[in-house]
Order: sequence, then structure tokens, then C-alpha cells
Amino acid sequence: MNTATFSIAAVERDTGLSKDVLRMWERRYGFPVPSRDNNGERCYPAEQVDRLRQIKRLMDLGHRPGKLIATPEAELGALTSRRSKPVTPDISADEDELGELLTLIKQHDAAAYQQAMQQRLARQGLQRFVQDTVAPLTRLVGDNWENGSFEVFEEHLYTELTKRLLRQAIATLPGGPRGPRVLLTSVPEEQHILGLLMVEALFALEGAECIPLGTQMPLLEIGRAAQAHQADIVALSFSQAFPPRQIPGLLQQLRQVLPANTALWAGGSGVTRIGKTSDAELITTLDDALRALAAWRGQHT
Amino acid sequence: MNTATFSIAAVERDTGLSKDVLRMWERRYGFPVPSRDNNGERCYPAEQVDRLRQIKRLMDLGHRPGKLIATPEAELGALTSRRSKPVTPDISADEDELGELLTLIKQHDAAAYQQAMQQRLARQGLQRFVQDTVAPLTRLVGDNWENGSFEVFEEHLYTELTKRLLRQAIATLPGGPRGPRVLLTSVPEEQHILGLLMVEALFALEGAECIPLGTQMPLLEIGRAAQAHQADIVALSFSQAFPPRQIPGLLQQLRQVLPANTALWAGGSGVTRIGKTSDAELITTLDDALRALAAWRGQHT
DNA sequence: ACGTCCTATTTGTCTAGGACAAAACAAGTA
DNA sequence: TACTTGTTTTGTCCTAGACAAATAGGACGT
Repeated sequence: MNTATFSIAAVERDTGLSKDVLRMWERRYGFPVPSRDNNGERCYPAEQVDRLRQIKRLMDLGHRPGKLIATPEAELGALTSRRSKPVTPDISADEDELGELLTLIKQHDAAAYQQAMQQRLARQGLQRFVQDTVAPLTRLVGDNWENGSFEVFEEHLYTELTKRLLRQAIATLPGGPRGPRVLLTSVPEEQHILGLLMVEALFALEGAECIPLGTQMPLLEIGRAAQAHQADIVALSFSQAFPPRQIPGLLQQLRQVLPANTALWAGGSGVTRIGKTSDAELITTLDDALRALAAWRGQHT
Repeated sequence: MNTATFSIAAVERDTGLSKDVLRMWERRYGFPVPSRDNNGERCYPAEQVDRLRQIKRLMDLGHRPGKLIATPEAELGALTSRRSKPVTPDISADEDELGELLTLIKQHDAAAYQQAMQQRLARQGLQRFVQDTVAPLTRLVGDNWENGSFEVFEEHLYTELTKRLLRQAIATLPGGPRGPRVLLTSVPEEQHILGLLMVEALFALEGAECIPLGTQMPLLEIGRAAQAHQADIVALSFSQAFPPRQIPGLLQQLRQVLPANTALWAGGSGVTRIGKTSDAELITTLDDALRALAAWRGQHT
């Protein structure tokens, strides 16, 4: 059925591996080995594309491509867990309930999931809902995705439905005009925004004025936006998959584009892998975010 | 102030012009001409990045790079309008009201905009709100963005706020289990989703079962999702800026990955620029979408 | 004047291999 | 254990050439 082949551009789109990397791997490791069309251009079979996506997934987990490619096909379930073991240590009471929510997603039952979450939101209130339900649930989904028991589209479904819940909840909050003006966005190439939404929910609860600009803002535009909105804080999010190499340079450039009195906060699991920097405040947990907000308020009378 | 320089990767991220294109333009047209760092790598000044983004904007409008680069700097306001003239012919009565909404965005007054839109939604009902407010407003924003009177971040703000409104409205609709199961998403590289949300709103009103998967689904994953959800229809959206060259091949590949009895619909302003194809049904307006839905229902008893 | 076919130019993407720096690892030492 | 140093791995960037798809311009016929 899958007789279709993929051009190198299509593979780049679908796997997130750059053309350069694909060619380099072919040169160095002898994989992937696409066939060629009449023009001598690479044609990747669907099978190799799948393997590449799998490799990419494990790489985002911290594995190295050389090893992964060497491993024939037993890697599938074998290399699954590694970093994710130490996390989720306690919360055993809630664990089961969260598992149920996850099951609903795995059954692709959007309606039931939404209803269950709505119920939870009503019961816990927004703050605890974010901290005790959405955050751990997202971590669980991440773990499941990493070890392959979640398909990509299932993760997308989870993300989309949960985003809607959070946005809806945020919309119902009264707009408290006190506190700092926070501009929330992400840099180009970074499309994940769930974490930013969680932060927005918490900040909005605290009465901060949140300005959500969606994802993928060019750096210079972030600068302009900060100026136009007179933002006190620019909050960025970097996901696990974002190339860590690029982050420090990115923050440095951004720092130069921003007004001096505008704070720059960078959060998300992507920033845990980079070293300290003076260009931005690194925020790794939701509690960190709340602490940072409180600290900011302390400093600005 | 802007002494920062951009690596070629940063420019690619910020402008959407590929590294290949940037190097090729330098070779052919002599622009941009970045300086080099100690390693002989390109360093683009912020000024050139801005010009590049401007050129990209005009290219998405249909202009050609050769001409644009030749034009010194008078191009700015001059080449602004071209394709967008014939649209928005009548609706002069509403025109002013829409203009007011636009003004709120330009003043960066998120709260007032949301309130005004909520009011409009309550007055018009969701269907007319989508067709008579959101759709023309989005077109207006597009026009304003194209001719440069909207900043990128203003367009982002509009998009984000409007997405929230639509999602919120959709969430309040009762889930009617009749009608086809429609899977809504976009291919990788395509991040715009507003049009898809409008369609979702209209379809949900018609009682169709909509499954929103967010943006940027790898092709093979779309196939899996369609199978898992037993989707009757896969609806994709392509924006103006999406490289038209890639669309036919994309649809062809997708067609091969999808079950034969799953319909493939492609919409958005991106598809107006491509020729007919047997791989997918092309949908260029919201009315088209509703017609297509009615037709589907007619064919499936 | 309008549409159609054909040719020429424009433009993007692909290919090849070489070079190098940053990150990750390994090993040796305090 | 904690640091420093050297080695391997890995990604990105470079140049320069080739080609095909899209577009524009012109000739032709209606």
C-alpha cells in the first residue's frame, strides 16, 4: 500500500531532520539509503521515514544517532526509558486518575476526555487544576510519547484538547489590571505552547496582564511587540525537542533587541539542558514561574 | 542599538527564506551581502534581515524576487497593493464596524477587542459571526499585513485572540453525533489554523463530528490518525505563504496514505494558486466547505 | 482585442564533498 | 568524588555546479 516515496524535502518536513543531516548520515553511517529518481535525487521509502522519525524521537530523549543507527531494530522497545525514570516519584494517589484520563485519549474519545477534564477543573479550581492535573498529565503524555506507546497524532489530540480547556478557563478570568504586563510567545521553529498556556493561567490568576502572541515570533518582532505593549516581562517557552545549541545565542540576541528594563524569562523543558546565562532568567518549573513573578513584584514596589 | 548580527540559520528562522535561497540570492543578485566572522560564516546585520522579511512578504503577494531586490528602497509603500484590490467589493455597511475592530487590535487593546467580538458573536450567532465577521476581518488583517500597515506581532495578536474566541464558541456547541467524522489538521511547515477553525465552527454547527488535531502533522501520521479515528473526511488548510510548488505532491502522497474511502479536502488561500488535481477536493471559500459537506451527505445516504 | 502556443528567462532546490567547532565521552589526575 | 585534558562524535556551514519547474514575453491565429 505504501509505495509512495518521499523527497528529501518531504523527509525533512516529516521528521524534523535537516537535509544536511540526512545527507551526512547517509555519507557517514550508510543510513538511510534512499533510491534515486531519474534526476539523481533521493527517494526515501516510507519505511525509512518511519525509522528516521523513531530515531529522532530517541535522540530528543538524549540518545546519540551513531548508536541508534547501529542498532538494527531491537532498539524499538529496548532504549525506551532513560531520563524519564527519576521523575513522577510520588503522586501515586492521583496516578490512577491521571491514567484514566490518558486512557480516554488513547481511545480517541475526545468528548469523554473533555468532559472528565471539565469536571476536574470545576472540582480543583484553576490553580490546582493546572499544577496537579495538566502539568503531570502532560509529563505523562511526554513519557508515553517518548517510549512509543503514544502515537504522534494522539499527542496532538491531547495537546489540542487541553489547550482549548486552558484557554477557555483563562477567558473566564476577570482581567485584573494590576501586576506586570507579561508577553508570552515562542521563537520561530518552536511550536509547542502548552507550557506557556499553563504559565498564562497561573499568572492570570495572580492578576498579571498576559498578552498571548501565539507561537513562532521572529526575534526582531518580539522586540517590537515588547515595545509596543510596554511589556515588563517577555516569557518564552522552549520544548524538549528544540535544538539546545541554538538557545543561548537566541537569548543573547533577544536580550539585545529588548528594552533594558524588560525582563526576559525562558522556560520549558528545553532550558534544563543549557547552562546558566546572564541574558535571561531560566525557569524550569511552574513553581519557579510563580516565584519569579513574586520576586518581580517585590522588586518593583 | 542593533549591533547584533544573525547567523544564516537565524535568518532562515526569522524570515522563512531557506539557507539555500539566501546563498543563491547572494550569488546571483548580490543581496544580501553579509559580513563574515572568523570562521568565514555569514553574519547578517539586522537591517538586512528586516529588508529580507519585507521582500518575503511581497513575494508571498506574488512579486518576484529579482525585481524586488533590484528596487532600492522605494518599493516599501509602492508595491504594496496588487492582488488584493478586487476583493472586499461590497459590504460597505459592515466595513466601518470591522474597521473599528481592527483599530482595537492596532491599539493593542486586547480586552476591548475581545469584548467587542464577544458582543458581536452574541448578536449574530456563530454562523453569521464566522461568515460575516471573522472571515472578512481576517481578510482585512491579511490586506493590512500585506501592505505593511500591520506589524507581524499585531497579526499574531489578532490571530491568537480570534482563535480563542472561536474555540470557546465551538466548545459550547452540543456534540451532535450525526454527520461525517471530520479530521482537521495541517501539514508540517503550515502553522496557520484560523481558517480551519472557521470551518470547524461551521461544521460543528451542522452537526458534524470534528476532530481537531492542531497543526503540523507528518503525512504518515495523518494517515494513521484517519484510520484510528475512522475519519470520513480529512480537511487540510494551506495558507497564502505556503510554498505552492509543494502542495500537489503533498496531496498526492497523502492520498496514497489515506484509506480509499476517506475523502481529502484541501482549503485555504494557498490552494487558489494551484491547478486542479484528482487527489483532493479543493475548497476556496467557506461556502464551498458547506457545499462540500452537503454534497458528502447527499452521497452517503 | 483576446486566447494559445512556444521559447527564453527566472528561480528554487538538489547534489557533491570538504572543513571545522561545539558537544559528548573517556581517561587520567588531584 | 570532582576536576581537567584529550579524543571522538556530530551538526552545520562552505563552495560551486546542474537542472527542472514556474513565469514572462512574444508570435500567431481567431
